[in-house]
Amino acid sequence: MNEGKPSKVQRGRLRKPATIDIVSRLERVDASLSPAERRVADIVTADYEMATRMTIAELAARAEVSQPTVTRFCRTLGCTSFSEFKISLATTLTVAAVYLRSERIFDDDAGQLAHTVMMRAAGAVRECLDQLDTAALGKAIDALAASHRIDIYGQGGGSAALVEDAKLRLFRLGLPVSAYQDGHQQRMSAATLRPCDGVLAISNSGRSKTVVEAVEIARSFGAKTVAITRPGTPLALAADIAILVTIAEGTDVKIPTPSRYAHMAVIDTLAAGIAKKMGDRSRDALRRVRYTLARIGVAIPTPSTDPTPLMPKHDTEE
Amino acid sequence: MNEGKPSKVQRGRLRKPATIDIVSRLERVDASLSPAERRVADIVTADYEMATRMTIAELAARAEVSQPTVTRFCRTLGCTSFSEFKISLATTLTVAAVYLRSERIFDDDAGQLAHTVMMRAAGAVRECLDQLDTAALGKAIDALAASHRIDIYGQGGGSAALVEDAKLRLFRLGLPVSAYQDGHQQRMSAATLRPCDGVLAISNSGRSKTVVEAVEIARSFGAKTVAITRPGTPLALAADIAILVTIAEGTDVKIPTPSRYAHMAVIDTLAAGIAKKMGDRSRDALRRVRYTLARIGVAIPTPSTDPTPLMPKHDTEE
DNA sequence: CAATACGTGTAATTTTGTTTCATCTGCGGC
DNA sequence: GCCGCAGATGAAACAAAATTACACGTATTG
Repeated sequence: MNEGKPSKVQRGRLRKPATIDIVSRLERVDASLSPAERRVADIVTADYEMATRMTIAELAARAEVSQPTVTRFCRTLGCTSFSEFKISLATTLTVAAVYLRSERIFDDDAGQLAHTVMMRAAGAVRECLDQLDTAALGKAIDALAASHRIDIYGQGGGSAALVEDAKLRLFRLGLPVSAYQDGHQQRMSAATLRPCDGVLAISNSGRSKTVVEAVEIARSFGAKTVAITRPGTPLALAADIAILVTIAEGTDVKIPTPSRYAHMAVIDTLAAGIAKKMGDRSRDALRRVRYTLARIGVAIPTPSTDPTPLMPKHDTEE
Repeated sequence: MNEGKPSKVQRGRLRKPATIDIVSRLERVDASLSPAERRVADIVTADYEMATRMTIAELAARAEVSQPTVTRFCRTLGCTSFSEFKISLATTLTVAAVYLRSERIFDDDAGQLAHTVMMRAAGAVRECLDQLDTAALGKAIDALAASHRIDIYGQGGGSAALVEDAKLRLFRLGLPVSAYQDGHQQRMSAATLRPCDGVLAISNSGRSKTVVEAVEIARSFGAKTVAITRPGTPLALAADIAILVTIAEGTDVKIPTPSRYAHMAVIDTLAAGIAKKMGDRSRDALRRVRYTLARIGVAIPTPSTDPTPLMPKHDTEE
């Protein structure tokens, strides 16, 4: 890099790194790595901490590959240079340490199980974050925040709870929101939507026929449709705005799928984004919900100070 | 995990850096910095994120000092080299970001928001895992797996989705399970329980009066009661087996609370544990659920091979 | 069996960071 | 007021590190 003159305006680079979470990216591309790159990956995964302190020469020596291979490895991971890789790794590492380091070694069955289940849950959220299309997310927030009325569609057992949760999240902000898990109701409701309305469709498989149809109907009436689903699925194609999430499912049917955590995280993000967008309007709604609940005798624990100490505390908001 | 020649011993250096938190160290030595070093510090503090991406030349140019000055600056901070400084900065930066940024983030874009929300979600799960009492968990699994009938209690918006989810998880295993969010129904159902039955009560605050009462009633009739809640709460004291989870709530009401993720993770672990305990019995139930759904025309995507290709795929299990 | 694509290493080159040393500035003593 | 010392700073040489260019070998395909 040429140097000197302070007049020299800053270079085009220095952009934000493409990726936030190198570790999950590493896991994701693992299969497509060449043998030599895999060796590098092995050394890195063996001790992330140390990897951040190594020079390219050291890393290459340990992996018994050439230095260019290390550079290529970094490129494969989406970094433009080895140093960017190191920084990204250091960054991720500390975040990851928040869960990875919780290596309390469990020697009992329940502990092992908990470890597996929870790591997968945390991993799902991480993966989700890593692959998240923030542009789509932003558009979805805008669309839903601007909607006069919002319908939420989902089908099947796993979605039921999610749809319910999503409804509550938006409802709390004062948005007129309805949730439907029944196919007929979905289609009926979709047919009553207008261009100023919005739809949030949730389906991991993206193949729920009724949901896809309802989205198509809603769209034909001009409503803005947002979908949380896998890429390339009918639902992803049907919606105006698709927030794509791919979470690897485990092979053990006994362990509940972790994709729910990712979806919930997306929903929470949407809710937070909408709340931000709406500003005072949503704050007001939140306040009113609290007030009203307090009047009917259900006090809500508030993070800061509780303005409604009318009755002994019960919980309403968990 | 280490690779290649086992004989190859690692080099003596590559030590962990003594410092943990560069940022506070920077603040501490701030007074003793020379003018030129102060300028470097200013640039660094102005944008830590960017500082980690800059080369020594860029940083020097911005601070309008020479490159050696930057190196000296790093030494003053206790780092042996500029690169170590960058890594340390990246490390502390993220740690700080996870906690600091999570409180006041609303002046940023969707990506930031997602980062905050999802990191907190993943963090909640990890925190949960860290503090998990596996003995209690094991006992809960045993108790519920042995139950002839299971009631699930929860109250309030946030719990609704969780209770619903928990019901599904256990239901899928072939357990006779009912979920109640209504106080009266909870107490009524609790009064019909018998010693061979079980209760799963979910409440973050642990103060829901109806849930606590229902648990007490169930217990008086000899049913085994399991609670997922905070330590020291009425519910924790009322239940036979308390699975205690303490998740710090954020101060920003606009961000949905992350404790839900932790609770969901506990529920998933319970479900997985019960499934394992029940062995073939649950496998059989899972298989039957699938089969029946297939017969009525709702195919379920299976992780491995789908044994039910009767109809075009819709989703039921997400 | 040739042609091509791919993975990989070697060596040259460029970039980046560190050390050495000279200069400058301010300050106190003579 | 001048001298000289101590500390701060930068220029330039030097060393280290990373990237590019290129070539070679191996697998794969028409």
